[in-house]
Amino acid sequence: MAENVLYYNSNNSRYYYKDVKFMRTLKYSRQRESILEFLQGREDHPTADTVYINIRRIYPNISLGTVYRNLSLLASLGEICRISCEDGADRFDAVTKPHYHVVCRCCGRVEDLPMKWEIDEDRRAAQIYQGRIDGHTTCFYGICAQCLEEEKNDEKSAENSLTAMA
Amino acid sequence: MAENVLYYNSNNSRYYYKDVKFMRTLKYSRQRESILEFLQGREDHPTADTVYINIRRIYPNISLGTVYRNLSLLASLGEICRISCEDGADRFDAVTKPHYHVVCRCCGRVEDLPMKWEIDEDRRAAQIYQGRIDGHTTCFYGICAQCLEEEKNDEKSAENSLTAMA
DNA sequence: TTAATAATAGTAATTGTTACTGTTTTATAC
DNA sequence: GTATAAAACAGTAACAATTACTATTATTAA
Repeated sequence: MAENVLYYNSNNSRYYYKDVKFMRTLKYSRQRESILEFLQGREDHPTADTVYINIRRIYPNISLGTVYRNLSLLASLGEICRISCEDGADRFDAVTKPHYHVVCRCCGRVEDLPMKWEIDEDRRAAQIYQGRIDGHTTCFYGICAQCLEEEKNDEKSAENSLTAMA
Repeated sequence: MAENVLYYNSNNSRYYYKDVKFMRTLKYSRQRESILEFLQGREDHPTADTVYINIRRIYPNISLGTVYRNLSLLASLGEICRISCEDGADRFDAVTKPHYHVVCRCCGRVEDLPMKWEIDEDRRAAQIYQGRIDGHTTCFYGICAQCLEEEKNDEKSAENSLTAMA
């Protein structure tokens, strides 16, 4: 399963030789580079739209299609990974080493959870699954610290207005 | 967090009293009942569209909106659960007790994995997370037995045609 | 039976994403 | 450098999954 081989050309701008499946040589693109760099500089996990809005500051007429195409390409190359949670849009993460995520049920924010990755799970699953297992994702759900805080404030102000009415 | 209280009325058709958040009493609906029953009789994890197509055999002019609305409602009541994986549509599962899923990267099928559920994960996560953790989902990815089989057959027939050409 | 309202069917609108088309960039061969 | 081939682009249209809207029907409690 040798998939995507990475080369550097003479200008040290990187390009890729894509796998047998599509039989094509990728060419460098400033937009793609910029998208990758943007993601690498982010701690959160932006959606395609957020990427779009931000890259437009550098390439004002980049199109949303280009953002989507490159995010998908980078993900299929393994340079970034795609996170699909239960809310709308997919999110993207430049940290490709497997790790845990926490999704806030309230605001939708996706945070990293710096917990030791349970490496054994795939092997455990493979033992009882007929097909082939090649990875897994684990997504925790809950309420983030900030939303908990706001919830508490809301309750307080509700109490206060009741008191005022009495 | 007492959320959704379940009652039975005099006709023994069930209805729900929904939580404080929306302040409304749910009424019985044959369509909703039927959707729930359909899901309970399925081993796989149908999409909204599959549910729609099947329920139409009982209620020929049920609308797709009704299916979506009730799937979301049932999920928020905890009667069913929603599975969002990296491919298109959400899937629904009447088995609400947490368990593992395997998604085939090839055909998109979602299977249950009868592996012992790691109950400790939430507690482990809660210890290092600032906010509140109330559950997690783990989704394995791979190639299902059937797709592996087809892949093998394809390779064989490719070899044969090469031999024939020589 | 009536009144109140939840739920419905049917349809339109929205959202996230992909596909298409003519033009521009990039890499390579001369 | 110039020419050629093909990848990538911008802009736009199409698509699929889902949600919102509206007038009508079904369900419940009084």
